[in-house]
Amino acid sequence: MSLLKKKVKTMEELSQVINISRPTLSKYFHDAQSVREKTRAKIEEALEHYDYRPNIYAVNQNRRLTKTIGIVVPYLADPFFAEIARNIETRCIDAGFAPSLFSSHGQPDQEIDILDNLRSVKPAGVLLAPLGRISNVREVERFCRDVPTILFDSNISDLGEAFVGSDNYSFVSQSVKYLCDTGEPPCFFEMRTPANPNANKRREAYIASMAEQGCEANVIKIEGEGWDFEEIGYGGALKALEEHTLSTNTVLCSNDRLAIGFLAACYEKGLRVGAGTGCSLRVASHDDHPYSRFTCPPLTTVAHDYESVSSSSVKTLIQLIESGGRLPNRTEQRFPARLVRRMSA
Amino acid sequence: MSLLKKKVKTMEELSQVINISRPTLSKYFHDAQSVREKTRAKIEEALEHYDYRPNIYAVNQNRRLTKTIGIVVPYLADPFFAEIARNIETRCIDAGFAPSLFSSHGQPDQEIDILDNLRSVKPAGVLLAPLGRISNVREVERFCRDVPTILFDSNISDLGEAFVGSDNYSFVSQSVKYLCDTGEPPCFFEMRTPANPNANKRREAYIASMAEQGCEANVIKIEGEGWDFEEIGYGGALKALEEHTLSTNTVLCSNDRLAIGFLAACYEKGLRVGAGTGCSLRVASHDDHPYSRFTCPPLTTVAHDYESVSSSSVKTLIQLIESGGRLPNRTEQRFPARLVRRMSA
DNA sequence: GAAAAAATTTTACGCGCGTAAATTTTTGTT
DNA sequence: AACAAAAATTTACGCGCGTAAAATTTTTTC
Repeated sequence: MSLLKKKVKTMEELSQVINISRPTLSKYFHDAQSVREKTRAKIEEALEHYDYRPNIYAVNQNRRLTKTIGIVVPYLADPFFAEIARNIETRCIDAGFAPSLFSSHGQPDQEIDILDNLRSVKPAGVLLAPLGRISNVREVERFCRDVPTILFDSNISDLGEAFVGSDNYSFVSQSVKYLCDTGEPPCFFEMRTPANPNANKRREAYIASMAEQGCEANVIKIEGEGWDFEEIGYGGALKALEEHTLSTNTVLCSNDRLAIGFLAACYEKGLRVGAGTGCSLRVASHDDHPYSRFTCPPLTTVAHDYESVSSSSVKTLIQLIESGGRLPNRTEQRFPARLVRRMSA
Repeated sequence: MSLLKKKVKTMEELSQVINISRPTLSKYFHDAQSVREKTRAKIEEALEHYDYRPNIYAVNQNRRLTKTIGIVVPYLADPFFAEIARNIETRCIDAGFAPSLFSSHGQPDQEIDILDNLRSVKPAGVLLAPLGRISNVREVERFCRDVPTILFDSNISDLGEAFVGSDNYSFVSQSVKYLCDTGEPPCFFEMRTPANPNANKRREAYIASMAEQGCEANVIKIEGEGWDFEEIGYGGALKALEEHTLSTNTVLCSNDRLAIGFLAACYEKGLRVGAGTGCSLRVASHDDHPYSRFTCPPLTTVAHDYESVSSSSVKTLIQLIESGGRLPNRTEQRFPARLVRRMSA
């Protein structure tokens, strides 16, 4: 079918074979409803017989606004970000935009490189999940001044036109309460110097939640840099188990990837994890990572509201775009999380 | 520093403040070595004081060839593809290209949409890991005729100018030999209708390898569609364990993600997996998925030569680009794999 | 040191399309 | 049916840059 269509290179040519002016065609492609019905019929009939695609470079050179939306995540090899990126991508397409996905791969200079390239793409807007603590904040700020940007997942105060993410307090208060209600109060297992600002919020929420429960907080900080969280969690867990630094039989990990490493270490040490009899340790965590269902035992965790976060991110961005790139005031939206009970605690 | 630079919008303006002609500047940006040294010095000195970025849309409209490389993978939420995409991305950047990453999300129509969009981007070349069996082969073929494309990971015969991937026989012969040498010969655990063509190659290799070892082959086909391999593996394993359809104590999974599901089912059933005493089952697999180190027990698997596959993919594509989009004959490159012994077998 | 050759720069034109302003056609009113 | 108002179409121009061909400068040759 489409193989038989004659290729037409330019809008000019097409306008000639169809016997209307090129600008009318241009209008049609911009908004099919803006031309008279008879003209539209002629155009669409011609489109059946000719294979024509507007030159996006010529289009974008002249249009004030591109239809591109940049999506930047800190680490795409993390299935959590892959999943949320997929969700956001789909919503952008449905809204008539062309999403363009980038990963900083955990490196601040890569993040800036991406933003620099993005700048010359002149995107309608950008959804940015920044690296966090290690981000080059000055450069990111400079970018946000030039391009309508909305932060998601990780907040950096005052950067971007809005923030959309999850409510870390909601995560931790639920996990702490659940663990306290069903057994010993948990210690908190985290990296000493986490790149992600959510980690700090979660620690604070842990301390506050423990106080609410009338329990004493105990934070275990493990060493390690970078994004190999499983490896870091594994190493830290081995050390903690060998040195018996755990003050309780219940461990609450800052995030699921650390917990996955923790569980691997427990298995290696022959420790049975879970709430049942014969178990020596309970482990819980936060994020509802795509793999947390398949750990051994399956991980009790607190789930992001993926749908709400991605939906709201895209909605807010489109609103931002429609109001010309600036919002009256910077809003911060945080969605509550949901406890997912599995076998590990 | 850069905040003080005066913004210059067009090459024209820049050429005026620097007092040379615009085309000379154009030459400089295309190839800095192509202008006289004194001129170059003048330009680079000006670039210190003025903030100018060429308009990529104007550039790409006029250049015969874009510097964009399209990378298309079937499922980015699979860390295997995320990892190989990252590797390839980096190599493209190092080679002076601008990679653009897309995921088909397991859907054939999405794959075609991506290729359609890619077509109007006029990329210098495309690295495509197709969905496989479910791909719309006719449309993919049409794309390959228009755009210089190299297939990787999954081969579709005669499509694209070349194929780069892993040698499935190398994977399976090693795992089968190892398992036979160290215990009972394995049965083969796979999806009944896998989308990925590598799965078929692996089954054939399993049967051939078992024959070589003088053992009888036994293939267990489980139900399930889509890309939720862990879930499918988990469900299939539960069924197989409950119905006692396993003819041996050794299971070789087609890929690591199925194995992750299999291990979860074993844990749930209270079966201890491994080669040691007290273990009732050995499980091994293929791919060396990023998470296979952290399963319980850690997964014995066979590793892709990630580096070679991605390096060769990019090299072959650049060679293709430099020879003007066509290669004398379609080559197929397959890299051998490497056995990784862990605790599961 | 003058003429020829080579390297560099400039002139001139076009890429494919968006869009304001001018023109034409259609619609609505009396 | 005549005319004004509204809607659609066309004319005319420009976007920022690549590039062939022409003009200039620099280097080489004897």
